[in-house]
Amino acid sequence: MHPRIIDTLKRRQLSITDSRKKILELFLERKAALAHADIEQHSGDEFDRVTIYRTLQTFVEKGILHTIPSADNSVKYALCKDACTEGHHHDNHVHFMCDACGITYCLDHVTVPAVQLPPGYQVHQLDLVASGTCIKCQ
Amino acid sequence: MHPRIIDTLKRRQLSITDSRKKILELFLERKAALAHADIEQHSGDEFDRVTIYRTLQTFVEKGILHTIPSADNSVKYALCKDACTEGHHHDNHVHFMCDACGITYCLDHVTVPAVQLPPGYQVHQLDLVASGTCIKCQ
DNA sequence: ACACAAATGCAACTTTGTTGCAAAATAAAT
DNA sequence: ATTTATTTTGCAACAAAGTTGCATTTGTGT
Ligand SMILES: [Mn+2]
Ligand SMILES: [Mn+2]
Ligand SMILES: [Zn+2]
Ligand SMILES: [Zn+2]
Repeated sequence: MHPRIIDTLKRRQLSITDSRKKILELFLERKAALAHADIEQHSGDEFDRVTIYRTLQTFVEKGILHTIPSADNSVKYALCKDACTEGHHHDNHVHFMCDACGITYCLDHVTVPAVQLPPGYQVHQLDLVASGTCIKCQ
Repeated sequence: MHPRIIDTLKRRQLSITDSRKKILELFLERKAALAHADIEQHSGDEFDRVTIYRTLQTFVEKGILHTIPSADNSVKYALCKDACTEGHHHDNHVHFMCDACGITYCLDHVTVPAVQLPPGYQVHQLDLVASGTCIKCQ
């Protein structure tokens, strides 16, 4: 088991359960974003569908995962950096979705540029999603 | 009926049907983006749910509507500019979702800034979605 | 007015997401 | 280490969202 798992859960005062450990491990070993359906597939019938929904929701609330918007009605989830805490996310990096292999990457080192909006719009969050062909699919 | 409706459909060689006229009119009179559910509500039981799905899909394919990504599993649709044609969208503007009123706006005059991605990533599309408080909800 | 092609409505179905509650697992207290 | 309290899980039942095939209707071109 990945050494960060217990620590990550404890720091958020979450009980250490099998499903949480396993789902967190999935995210730690794959580097890419995962959708609910991906997790359901990779965990077989180890947990109930409902447990996966609730675990993802908890992880987002506690700052362990962040969501990635998409135009195809399939929200993906990816690991946050340590800076994120309960209710305070700082995932201001660009995301990349590959049209060929379907993988979604967090480009942690590419920050979202500031944009000048018309006066009167107060921005709380900026999401920039790029799509195209990833480095493996060229 | 809005004067642009017939023209818009004919230019894409689409048959002029009641549902297409009505759905297109909805988008033309409201300036904001609409989700499938919004259209279903505003059209009562005038058309079948399936017809709305198929109409939206056709409109996206033909360059009449574009989709707007979101992090809450609810795809919204908005009118394209005339530049968009079948299979070739040019909707490179910023979108704004208001947390208060829920309205999603196309900021047609705010273009998405270029970003420098790591080498090997070939970008086909860039989507920038801002969220916060809109001008009416301040 | 007619023939052909395209779009619609309906039904049946699949997939996705939600909720309440009893049972099981985890954490805290003794 | 046991017991108690709290939290999480699985199940069932449900609601919402999206898909597909096919007969009927509507629209288009002659
Ligand atoms: Mn990310
Ligand atoms: Mn737009
Ligand atoms: Zn790829
Ligand atoms: Zn608003």
